[in-house]
Amino acid sequence: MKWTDLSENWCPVARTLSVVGDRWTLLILRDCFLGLSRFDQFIESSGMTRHILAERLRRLVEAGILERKAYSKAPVRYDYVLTERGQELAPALMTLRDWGKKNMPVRRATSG
Amino acid sequence: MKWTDLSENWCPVARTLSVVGDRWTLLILRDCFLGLSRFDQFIESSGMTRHILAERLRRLVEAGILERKAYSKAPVRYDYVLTERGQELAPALMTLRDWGKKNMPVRRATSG
DNA sequence: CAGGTAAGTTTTGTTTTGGAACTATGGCAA
DNA sequence: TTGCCATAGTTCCAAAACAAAACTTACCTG
Repeated sequence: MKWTDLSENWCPVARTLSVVGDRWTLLILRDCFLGLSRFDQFIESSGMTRHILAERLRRLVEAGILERKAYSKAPVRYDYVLTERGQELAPALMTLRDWGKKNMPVRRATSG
Repeated sequence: MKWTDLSENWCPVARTLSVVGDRWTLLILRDCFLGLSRFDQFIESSGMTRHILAERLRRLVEAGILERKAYSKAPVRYDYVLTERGQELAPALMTLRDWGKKNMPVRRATSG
């Protein structure tokens, strides 16, 4: 079974994951909530490849979670901004953040 | 960059995703919250392959999110149950569920 | 014309995944 | 004591996804 098939699943968690349930998509959205909006900003911030980023942005725009807006023509350049539907993912990002803060502390070189 | 490298990321969202940020893991956890606990139950419920399920369960146990408990020896059989750390993912699952309910309604064959 | 920027696309080789078959251990029952 | 069933995986192979790096397009600057 392909994960995109989950979009019609009976379970709303599964349907949500059919859009954002991969390795990088939620990281892009995190960046959006942090105020980033451009291709190269996402690249620098997240560490994913251009290839994958382009694909994920396309999916997110298709899903109505991001909107692609030209902020300059000649040369044409784009911003990716959260739609209202995208904004509504904020609580999900926050619960994931809280869990990570509590349960995935950053190991640091402690003592010798 | 590999996604498992995210476990040491400065961002707690990224660290969380290094454990649960793939196509299937959160679906396994959903099943756990629904009361399922056995290999073949997960298979039937989620539609993922045995191959992937085995791999994900291993990761989840390693991450301390699930615990593998023998419920029978001779023949030895296992239950996978949420640890406390795993239980704490409930709010995340709920926010994803809520978003899906609102923003990913199931299309049904409407009208003729 | 050379170099720089932004937003991608293409190419190539490696990993992960999907799907199906196979293995291991033991119960049960004919 | 052989055959069938159940649970919990593992193995194999082909297909898809991914990583890394180079290339492309469109324009601007010097």
